[in-house]
Amino acid sequence: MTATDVLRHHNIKKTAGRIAIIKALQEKCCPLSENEIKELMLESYDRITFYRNIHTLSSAGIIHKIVVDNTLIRYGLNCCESTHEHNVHKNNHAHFYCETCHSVVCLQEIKIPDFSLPQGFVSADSDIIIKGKCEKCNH
Amino acid sequence: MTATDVLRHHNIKKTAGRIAIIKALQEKCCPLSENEIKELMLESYDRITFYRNIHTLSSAGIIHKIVVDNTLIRYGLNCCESTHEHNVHKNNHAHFYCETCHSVVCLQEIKIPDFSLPQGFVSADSDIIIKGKCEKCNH
DNA sequence: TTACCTTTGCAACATTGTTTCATTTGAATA
DNA sequence: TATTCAAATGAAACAATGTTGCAAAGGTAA
Repeated sequence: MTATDVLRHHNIKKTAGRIAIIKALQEKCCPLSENEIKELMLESYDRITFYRNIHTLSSAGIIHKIVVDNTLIRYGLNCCESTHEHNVHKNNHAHFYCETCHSVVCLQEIKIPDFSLPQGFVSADSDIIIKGKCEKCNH
Repeated sequence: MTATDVLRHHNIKKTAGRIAIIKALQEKCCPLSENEIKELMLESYDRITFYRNIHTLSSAGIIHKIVVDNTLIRYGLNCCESTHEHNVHKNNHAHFYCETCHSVVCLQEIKIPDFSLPQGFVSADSDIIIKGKCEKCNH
């Protein structure tokens, strides 16, 4: 699916900045940081617009934000397990952060379970971050 | 265990700033933000020293940092399941963030499992953040 | 009490994120 | 295709968060 199609399917206006972000994430196939996206966006990068578009794309369910640490954020394309128009992707898998090469990988096969919470608590969303060494760095 | 004892047991110098942080966290019994700790520390608060002491206490295993979101950090006292001198507390439980009252609760009963990672991956540490409504806010 | 190493607090800086507002642009309509 | 209007952009300015270097102060062991 092209970047244009992605936006159209979600009823979001097609603008240069949004196309550039989606293309950047499609080009690499793993979650990227703001700086990594910025470098792929070249001239069309503007910080303020970037943040606003990240919010827009994120709340539309096109991308998801991965907070490894407060100074270490990545954005990942939602891999469209569902290509349905109104099916907002729920971030349902764990993420792996390699402390050596600093890459982030979506672990699609590790689903976020329904935790059994104490009486009275209700869960809306969960995040699992696993940190360690990835296959490439684990010599 | 008094704040002084905690530091002595970990072989960390007893200073006003460190005592104040530990006392603040002991006073309330849930994880607090920098601002919440700051208010309990009163005159002994200094931003730079605070960050340095948070690092020191954190790497000693006296406290743990909970990153709910990149702009939403909490620090929790490690509840000394182990009071052994050199037994560095490993952050082994999930955390709950209430999106209504913004409190964070340690879910001691939800242990972080050993996830079965793809071939070649090795895990060193994991974080689980569950977001939703806590008992008090869930009318 | 001395002595030494650690910690502190200040200044200055770097990064990250938000708000306001005038201008531009996308896309639906005529 | 031209018109129209709400939505998006980009600049300035600000706010919050986090770090580094360095001289002064403080903790602890002898």
